[in-house]
Amino acid sequence: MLMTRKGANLALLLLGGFRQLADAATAELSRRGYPELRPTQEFALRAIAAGATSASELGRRMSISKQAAAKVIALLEARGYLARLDDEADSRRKLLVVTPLGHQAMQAGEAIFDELRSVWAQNIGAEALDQLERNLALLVGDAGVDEDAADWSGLDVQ
Amino acid sequence: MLMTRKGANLALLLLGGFRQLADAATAELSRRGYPELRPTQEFALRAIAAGATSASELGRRMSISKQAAAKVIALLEARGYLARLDDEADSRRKLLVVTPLGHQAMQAGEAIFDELRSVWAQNIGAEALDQLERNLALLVGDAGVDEDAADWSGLDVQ
DNA sequence: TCATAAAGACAACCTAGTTGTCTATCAACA
DNA sequence: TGTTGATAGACAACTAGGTTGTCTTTATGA
Repeated sequence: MLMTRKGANLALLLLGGFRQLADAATAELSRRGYPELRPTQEFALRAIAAGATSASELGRRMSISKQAAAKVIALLEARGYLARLDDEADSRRKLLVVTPLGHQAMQAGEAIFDELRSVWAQNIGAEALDQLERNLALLVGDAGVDEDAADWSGLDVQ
Repeated sequence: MLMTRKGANLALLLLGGFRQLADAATAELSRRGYPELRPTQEFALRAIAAGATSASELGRRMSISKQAAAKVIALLEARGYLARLDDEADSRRKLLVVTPLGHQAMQAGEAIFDELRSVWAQNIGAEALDQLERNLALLVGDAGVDEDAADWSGLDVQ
């Protein structure tokens, strides 16, 4: 076996990179007073704040089923980051509203990820990191934009 | 909100990249006759073939608990990719052996990931992809090498 | 030989998804 | 004005992939 430069290795590097950032962010969120908030949940919160104000819409924007979205919403509501109000315009819907605590958590999460990114920039150089992001955006972003999410700042996962 | 070049976006790009490769690989593995094999399981198979011949050892190499490793092993065994033999040298251990079907699946998985990687190379250029990998390896690989896994070709996730 | 460490089995639980079924509601159209 | 079809969300059951904790069996080293 040659074991040089394999495709599987690329996949593992990407996963490893995400896990490293996500784990560090989880730990730091916990340290800053948000112990039960994982990055995925924080991303969902961000999507809701950006306009995904119903479970079905959140599911569409995150490319997950509405049932999966409902579970994230239930968690976020239980932890006080989110409120579900009755939508007077459409009584089927529950209107999702980010609480003040939720906004604080989002700010903390944003700051943490920015800090983690700047550590990476120090490690490999700002330009190299910019380039890495640009190339990844070309590879991932283009393939995964679904029309409804186009105004959501490229934060859609798939 | 400025929404330029945020740290969270970097994390999502990495996750998105992995998911894209993993989803494509899962679909292609299914198309080639291995419908119940996910990339994570294939990576575990690869680790076992590379010498992680017990559940505890697999757990150490993949940086997961031995119980989690045992679950992956149970799945792989149930699908016929793996056999668990009695280790005559140590009767506590079950010796993990990749079956012929397992080896076929690994070969298919390797080919698929290599093909996916070459599609990416076509999209952004071979040099750009090499550089992306080198930089990611610097960021991720160095932080995550645990001594026992050092001889395992950098395939460790964490 | 005996204390300790390690391997694995088993159970209970969590997160993050899935599909399927069901009810309530809205919206559009004959 | 109704009826019909799409949508929102609740609920259940399931899967994958993890966790911690407890337990028994077996090695191993002082």
